[in-house]
Amino acid sequence: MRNRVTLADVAKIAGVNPGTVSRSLNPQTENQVNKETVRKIRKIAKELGYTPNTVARGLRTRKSLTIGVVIPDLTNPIFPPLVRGVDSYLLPRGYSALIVNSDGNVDTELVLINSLMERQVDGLIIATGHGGDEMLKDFHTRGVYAVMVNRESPGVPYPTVTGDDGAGISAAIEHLAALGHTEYIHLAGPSDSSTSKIRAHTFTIECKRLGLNGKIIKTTAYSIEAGQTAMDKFLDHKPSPFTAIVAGNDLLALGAYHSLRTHGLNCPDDVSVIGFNNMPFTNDFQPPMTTVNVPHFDMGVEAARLLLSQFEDEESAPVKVTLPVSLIIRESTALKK
Amino acid sequence: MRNRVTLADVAKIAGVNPGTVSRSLNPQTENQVNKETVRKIRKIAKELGYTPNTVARGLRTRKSLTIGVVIPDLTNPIFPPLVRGVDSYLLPRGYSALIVNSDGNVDTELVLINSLMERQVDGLIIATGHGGDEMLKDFHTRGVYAVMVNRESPGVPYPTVTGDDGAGISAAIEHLAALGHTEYIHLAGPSDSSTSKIRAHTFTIECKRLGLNGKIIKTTAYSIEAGQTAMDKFLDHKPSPFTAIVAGNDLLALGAYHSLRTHGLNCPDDVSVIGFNNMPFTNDFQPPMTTVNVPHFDMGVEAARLLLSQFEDEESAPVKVTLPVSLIIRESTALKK
DNA sequence: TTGGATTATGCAATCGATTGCAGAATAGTC
DNA sequence: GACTATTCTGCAATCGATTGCATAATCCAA
Repeated sequence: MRNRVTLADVAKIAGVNPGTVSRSLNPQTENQVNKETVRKIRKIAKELGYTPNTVARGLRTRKSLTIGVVIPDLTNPIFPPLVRGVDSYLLPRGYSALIVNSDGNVDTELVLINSLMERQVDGLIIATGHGGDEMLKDFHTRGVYAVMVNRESPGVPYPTVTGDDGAGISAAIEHLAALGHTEYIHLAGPSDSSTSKIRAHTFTIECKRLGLNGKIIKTTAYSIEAGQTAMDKFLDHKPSPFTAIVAGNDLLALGAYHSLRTHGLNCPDDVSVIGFNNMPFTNDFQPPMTTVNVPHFDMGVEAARLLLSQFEDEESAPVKVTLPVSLIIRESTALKK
Repeated sequence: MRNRVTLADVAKIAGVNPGTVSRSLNPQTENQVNKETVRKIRKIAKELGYTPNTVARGLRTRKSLTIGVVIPDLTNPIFPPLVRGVDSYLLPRGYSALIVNSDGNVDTELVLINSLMERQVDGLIIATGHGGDEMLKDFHTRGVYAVMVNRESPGVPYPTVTGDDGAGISAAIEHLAALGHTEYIHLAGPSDSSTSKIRAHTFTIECKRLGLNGKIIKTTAYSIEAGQTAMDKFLDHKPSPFTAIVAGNDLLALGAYHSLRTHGLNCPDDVSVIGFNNMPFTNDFQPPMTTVNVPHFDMGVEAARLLLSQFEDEESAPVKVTLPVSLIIRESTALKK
């Protein structure tokens, strides 16, 4: 990282002022400079291997061309596609994404966001589902640009991108109902997450609407272990019979797989299970998992798009974008026996 | 991102020079300033909500406290743990990681690395397995700090962190041999990747050593599809019988699962399969996959550590760190019938 | 009390690029 | 040929923090 060529170096060789070099190299301003001069400077810059110093430029222009992306945990397989979606929109536009993992902790999230702001990110994409609404309102009044993904926060005046959680749960229940199931369990994600709330809420509504028996089991996290633990605890209590599980996400569904297995129950013969997200590998589980596909890549793209559009239209309304989801029927659901 | 408080703002309120504020706030230099003054300035800075501008600081100090991490594809499940390992070492030390995906394309990789350097990253962690050795030598002579992860490049004078590929393949073959298998297939990853070469090479050596029949099938990528396609093509050709597959990684092994299934072969009854990496969810496949565990998180940590250590000892030898791997025996391997 | 050391702070340059302003050079018009 | 308009380039300030150097202030010892 030593001996880098600077604008001044190019200027000296070309025998012109650094300002002229700057203008020549910037497509926006090159028309202010004589065509011949531009050609010469471009040539010299290339020969010298000049590359702009983004840091210095950012200081002057007050733009870092960097976006902070806040997610709970990169090892949750729904986030890599989302991040790549973000990237796919940002990169061609000269932006980079700085990714941080909050591990579901509101305090670390605040620390991380502050460090992102010290790094002068131009905006934030926030994909952590939990709390921190006050913090976000505060950011908004301070003029911080942001977009929320995969979370709803009614009070927060930022654009939001989500999958259609309600429609997903409805489709899941309708599918199970068509198979003849009447006794349902909803393995709900942690209740501080907005997606958990919506999914659980829709579950209740739909059960009522279709005249089904629905029971909600709460978990402590969106993880295999949390799903298994909650389900174990439930099954150990000799519950009233049920034949269908609608899980808050695929990891919880997978936890349910494990629990059912250790309790001698077969999926789908004894119990049908539906996941949520259609994360990678759900098709390779045993049995292949029926789940709700959520377009995480597209959500990332959309979030990035909404964020960058804020930079242009100063006063943009806090749009809500809901992307369509679809039920992927595989082999974890079957006719009620 | 507006109206940020600057050093000068704090200085004005405190009635001192910006330099004094800078020195007061930096633990390294605060002893140059009167204790009482430090206390006062610290207090005012806190009241005003001053946060340093990392960009400006980076311009002056020529350190961005940012590390570029180059991986093939974040959606390959081995990389999130690696990235988190990197992060876990960097974050407490004030560094951030800027992650880019090359998608296995050497040209995009070059473009991305250049953009990382324009952003003045202090160093690179490179986890892409393929080619580009000339580029890397060039970087080295230009004084770019870097560490290679998950790839061996004998000619490249950078520290390297890898799993013990050879030992992993040996353990896999010994396990299969102990189960009575004598006819082997190695589903090898793309041959421009260094890990592919080592794994394939060890496979050949070990087969010879143990008097086994080994055949290598090449694939075009480390993906489920590539594994399935290669295996399909092979099986369609009515090959000489075999009972064991050692796959180049878990994704290829999963591709083999699919192919075997569509060809009416059962794993493990007809064919035993071993993967490589022990990526997330391998335990939930059908059958649960026997595979070689590779400590990706630790590899990330180690890579970050080696990189930062270069910043201190100016002339560090290109260390090679090999982390131990272990065979995880599950249900995709069985006694030869 | 004086001189030398020490401490504390200010001054100003610097990092590398951008950009408003001004002035020089050239072109264009009547 | 004089005058305005246009084009081109240089100058210098600026972004925000850091840091070598200088100087003022204080201290201590003889």
